[in-house]
Amino acid sequence: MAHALQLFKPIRGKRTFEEISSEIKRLIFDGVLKPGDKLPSEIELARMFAVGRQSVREALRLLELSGFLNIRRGVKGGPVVEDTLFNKIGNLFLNAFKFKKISLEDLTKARIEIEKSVLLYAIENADAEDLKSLKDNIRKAKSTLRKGNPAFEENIDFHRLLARSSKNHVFLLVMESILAVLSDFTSRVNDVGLDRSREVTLCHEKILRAIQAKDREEGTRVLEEHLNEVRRILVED
Amino acid sequence: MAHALQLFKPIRGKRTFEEISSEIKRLIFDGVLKPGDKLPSEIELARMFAVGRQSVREALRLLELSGFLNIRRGVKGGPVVEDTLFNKIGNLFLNAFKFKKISLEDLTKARIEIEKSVLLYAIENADAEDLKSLKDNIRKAKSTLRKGNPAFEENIDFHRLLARSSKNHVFLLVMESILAVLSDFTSRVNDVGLDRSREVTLCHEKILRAIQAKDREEGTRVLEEHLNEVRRILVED
DNA sequence: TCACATTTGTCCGTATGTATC
DNA sequence: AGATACATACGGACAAATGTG
Repeated sequence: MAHALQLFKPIRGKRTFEEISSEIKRLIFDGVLKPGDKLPSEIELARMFAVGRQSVREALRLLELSGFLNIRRGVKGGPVVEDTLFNKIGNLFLNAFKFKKISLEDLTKARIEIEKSVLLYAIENADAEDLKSLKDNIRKAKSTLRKGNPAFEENIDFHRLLARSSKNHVFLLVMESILAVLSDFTSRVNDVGLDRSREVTLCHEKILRAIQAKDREEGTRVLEEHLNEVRRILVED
Repeated sequence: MAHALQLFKPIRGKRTFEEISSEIKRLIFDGVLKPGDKLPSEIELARMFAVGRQSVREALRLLELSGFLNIRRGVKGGPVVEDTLFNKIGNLFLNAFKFKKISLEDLTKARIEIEKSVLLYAIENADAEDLKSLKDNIRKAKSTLRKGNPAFEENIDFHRLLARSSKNHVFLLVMESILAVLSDFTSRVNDVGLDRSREVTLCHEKILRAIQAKDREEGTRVLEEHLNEVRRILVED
């Protein structure tokens, strides 16, 4: 019987701004509005929906935070359809972490398991372009290191590229969320770490070689060792 | 050099409602405000922050959508700190799916890999209470089936309980997101499916037995078979 | 460089809906 | 049933930002 409940109308009537938000979202889902498209100004939207400007603004807030559009101020500004969904999900994930809903222990453990799967998919599906991106990443990291700076951004980006190589958007999304937390970490503890960044980069290089050689065993071994090392570093701080 | 950028102030001055939102969020992170606590009314908040009510309202919109509080209307109503983070992340994940950012193919493939890890952790960490919940779930599903109804809700809930048994909140969160999509699916195609729900319930029973016996091989085998079956069913529709 | 137009950002006053006592 | 306290919503006004000529 429970599943039949879905047939009835929602008991609690939606608020005005929620209806406006849903309506605009529907247009985006249906492809009527596409990334890059500019929406009418708040005043015009209010006229079109026959509501006050406040309701329109609150609807836009929801869509903005959900990752469907950006809002620019000034002339030629206004709401623009823009896809930042993965980014926003990463933000919420980071919130959950800060809210103590997720421990560093849980994060790193789950990461090891998930990233092993990602690696296997990457070995299977990475194309020439992916390999080039990964190689470029390592080259840039080494260049940064030679200048005497830790290559934190490049190190994090390596895992993003790895997820992209898996050709699976769920993996990419989960990885994006995990990296949002790690970025937050490294952005705060940014002294010391040159040596560690160097070690990390070397590990990444080994992983890349395993992908090129399609060596699952070696790849998994190095990755697991690498992530356990990262885990130890993080827990120390 | 890139990492040093984080030291500077944000270039773009935050908007008023964003600052208010951050401030309240900070109080929640720091534990000053806890779930169940009631915040002052909009009017009072506006007075306290020395801003207009509209700014407060938009700040509350952000916090509401982010899963930090609920807002109740009427006397004795107002903003109440309430943790619905996982729920909201699931919603955004569902959005990403509807927005065609994620294919059913990607979802089911990733799910198989992730849930295999979840199962191994569950076998390791499930306590007596978890086993009881899982058993109850299957009993309830069977009861529903005997009444001639498909046990969709119970079937989905089984996987939630499985993730809970893993004792890892990241797994739980990822599972919650995946199930949000599946719930949306089954809520729309709710005719036919009694036989399938019966098969699914039997599979769940086998998985539970494998957990009780701590049999990793058998558990992984049944789970993989089960999820592949689910995948076939979903892709058919 | 400067003035102008457009659009978001913000505040205020007021009215209505809604839930609790 | 009526009073109360709150969110919800409308309209008008001005400030701030920003692209354009």
